[in-house]
Amino acid sequence: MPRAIAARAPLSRDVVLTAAVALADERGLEGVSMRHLADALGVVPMALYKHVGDKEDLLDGMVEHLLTGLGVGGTTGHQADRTADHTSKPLPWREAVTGPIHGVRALHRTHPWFRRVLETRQLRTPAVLAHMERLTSAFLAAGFTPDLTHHVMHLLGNRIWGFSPELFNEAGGPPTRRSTAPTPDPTDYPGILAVAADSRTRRPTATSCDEDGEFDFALATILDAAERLQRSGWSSPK
Amino acid sequence: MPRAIAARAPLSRDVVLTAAVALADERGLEGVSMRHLADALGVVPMALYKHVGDKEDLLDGMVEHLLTGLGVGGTTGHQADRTADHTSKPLPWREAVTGPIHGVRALHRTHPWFRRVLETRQLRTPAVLAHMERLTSAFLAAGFTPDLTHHVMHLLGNRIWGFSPELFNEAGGPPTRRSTAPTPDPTDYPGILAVAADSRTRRPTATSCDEDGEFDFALATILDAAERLQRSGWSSPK
DNA sequence: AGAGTAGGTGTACGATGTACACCACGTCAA
DNA sequence: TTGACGTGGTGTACATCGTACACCTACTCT
Repeated sequence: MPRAIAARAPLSRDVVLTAAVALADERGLEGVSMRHLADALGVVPMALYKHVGDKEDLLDGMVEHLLTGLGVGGTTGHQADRTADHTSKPLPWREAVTGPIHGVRALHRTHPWFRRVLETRQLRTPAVLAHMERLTSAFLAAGFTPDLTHHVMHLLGNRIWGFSPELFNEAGGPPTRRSTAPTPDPTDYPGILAVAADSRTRRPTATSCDEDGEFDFALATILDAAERLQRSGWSSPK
Repeated sequence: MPRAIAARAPLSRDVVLTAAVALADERGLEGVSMRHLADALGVVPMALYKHVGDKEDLLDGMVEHLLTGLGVGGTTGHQADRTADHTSKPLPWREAVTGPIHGVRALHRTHPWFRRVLETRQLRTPAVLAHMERLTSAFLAAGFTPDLTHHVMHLLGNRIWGFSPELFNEAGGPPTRRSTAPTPDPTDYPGILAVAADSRTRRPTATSCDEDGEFDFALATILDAAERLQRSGWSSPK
């Protein structure tokens, strides 16, 4: 019984979305049900439907909410760009590209659920398009042809979305699920073991990959490659 | 009432997983509920729990099922590798890398739901590790240091999983949802428009991006970059 | 004063995952 | 032959989910 706690301030789409993001942050994405969200707002579940169309629209809204919050200059304090081959100092267009990319990536650090929601969204919302526009126009302004720009956007792929898959260091807690899968035998994977061993000698104290470092390396390498294609006057075959 | 249709063959984990994959293929991922799956098998929902631990385990199993089916040589008929800069012919190690990658990518073409399931899985199952091992050992065998191999795996990122995000050409059907989002104004995105226009002149008949082409281009470019790093004796800083 | 609207309520329904108790059968030891 | 047991399918039951629908209140505008 959501007792109206002394004239609660009225809801709005923005209030709902903010609460939903907070709820997802502390309880995980599964914790975001219309009922829990309504509870958190001191309101009955159906009240939410006056502000969001349905749950899909709520999730859309959460994405939009975070991306919009990025806006101009949401990239402060992030690691500077650097080329991977250390042969030249960063050009200004690279900052124009890495800025928005690091901005979105920061969202992933703050909101671990963000990735999974993004994956299920139709992505042609204004905030998403604005993000793409920032990147696209940065390449065009740097002298990339539209053709090459197009290809480079594909090349950047999920880098645009600010994460590389957490394949290498899962939160490998104790298996709570009644999984039928056998625990794999490490000796079946000598290559992986060799890489892991090498990685351990290189960073003895670390318990997982240097995700930020790997991300920046990948981004820089890809941008280096893009730059090389541009300078060589690349255009698509046929 | 699932009438035992004249001594139905007994279930097994494999039968269940195969049916689940088929169900997902024709009804989409949302259509895969324990009840629907049981129906499709002519069985009561709870019967499934003798073969899969729970729904999470079912989804794990579906991924494992498909990846295992790839096994050795699941890569026939796919486009040959080619370098993006056309300066050298493909080396054998590149086929060893692109083979498994194209194999997984083929799964995405066949099973559109595969991507979304992958995103929600814990990825350290045997089939997943086997896939990674194939790639890792191919790099090591090609003379990449473990250090560089590690970084290149991160660099490949989702390319390992055989897709780049379908950001550019959604199945943009009529909006069935009661979305609150405003339809964006195209003129707000001149860069995107310029790229799209150029793309149209280049492939006038196409209604969407050449996804396979873009994927192959991105993969080749990344592998070119990796090769360059390897030849230059790259090792991680510090 | 009366109509309209924006926003919150209450009830109700169908779908989902799955716990739990049950039972039919085969195999095997006694 | 008997009886115990494990394997696999059944039936019922429950909590939780998204949300349709009818309602009620309070405020604004004519």
